[in-house]
Amino acid sequence: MEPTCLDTSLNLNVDPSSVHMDGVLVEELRRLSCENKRLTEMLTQLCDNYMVLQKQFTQLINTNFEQDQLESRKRKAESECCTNRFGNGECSSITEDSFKKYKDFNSSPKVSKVLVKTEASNNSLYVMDGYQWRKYGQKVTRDNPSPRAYFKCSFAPSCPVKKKVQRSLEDPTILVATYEGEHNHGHQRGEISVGSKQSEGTKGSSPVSSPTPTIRSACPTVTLDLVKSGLVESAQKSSIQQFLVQQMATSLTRDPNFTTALASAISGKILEPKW
DNA sequence: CGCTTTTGACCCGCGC
DNA sequence: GCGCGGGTCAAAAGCG
Repeated sequence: MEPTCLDTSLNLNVDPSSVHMDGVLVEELRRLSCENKRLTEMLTQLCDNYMVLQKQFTQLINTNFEQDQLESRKRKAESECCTNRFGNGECSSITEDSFKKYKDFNSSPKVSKVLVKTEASNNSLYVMDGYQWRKYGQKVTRDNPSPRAYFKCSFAPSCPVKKKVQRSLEDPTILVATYEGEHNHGHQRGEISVGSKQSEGTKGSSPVSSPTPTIRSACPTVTLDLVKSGLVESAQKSSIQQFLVQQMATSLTRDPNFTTALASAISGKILEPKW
C-alpha cells in the first residue's frame, strides 16, 4: 500500500479558541470519517473475496478427493482381481491413504506461512509480527543451506504458538515464517517488519510487554507478501482481518506525516495543562 | 538478577 | 536395528 495515497497528516495541535480552526477540525473529522468508511468497505470486500477463493479451493479439494476415490476404487477392484489370482491378501489401501491425506489437511492445526521480503544485506532471521518471541533453537536443514530458526511465543507462558523462520531457497532475500497454532492472548503490536534481534521483542527486562503499540518512524523498508498457497497454508478469516489491520497500522506508522502529527499532538497535550 | 540468545547434545519419527 | 534428519532441550554466555 502506497502511504502517499492517503492523506494521513493530522493537525491535532490546534488552538481551541479559534472558530475558524473549529471549522477546519470539523472538516478534517468529516474527511477522516469518509476515509474510514472507504477503508472499511475495502476491507470487507477483501474479506469477501478471500472467502470466495477459500470456498472455491475447498470445492476443488473435494472434487479431487472424489476423483481420487473413484480411481482408487477402480484400482482396488483391479488389485482385488490380482489378489484373487495370486492369493495374497495384503493390499495397500489407497482410499484410506488419500482420505487420511485430505483429513490431515483439513484437521491440521492452524499452520500458516508468511513470506517477508528483506533487503539483500539483511542476514537476520527475525520477523517482527507484533508478538514477543523467544528463540529456542536453530538448525541447518538438508534441503536449504540457510539455517532455520525456531521461536516460541514468550508473551504468555501457556501460549502454544511456534514459529519457524528460514530463508527461501529460491530467493534468499525472502524470509519464510511458518506459524503453528493459535495465540491464546491478545495482540501486542500492530506491526510486521524485519529487523535486527535488538529490535524484535525484548532484550532483557525492557518494558515491551505492554500491549500498547509503539510507533517507530525509522522502520526498515521491507515489503511483506502474504502468501496463502499450497496445501499446508490454511488461514482463517479472522487471521486475514488481523493481518489487514496490521498492514494498515504499519502503513500509518511508516507515514512520517502521521507520526509527526501524533507526536506533536501528544506533546501538545502534555505541555498544555489546560486540556 | 532476570531475561534472552547461542549452540551442542539429545530425542524421536521415519525410511531402508 | 540402524542411520538420518528435524525438532527440542538445556547449559553457558551476553546484555541491560
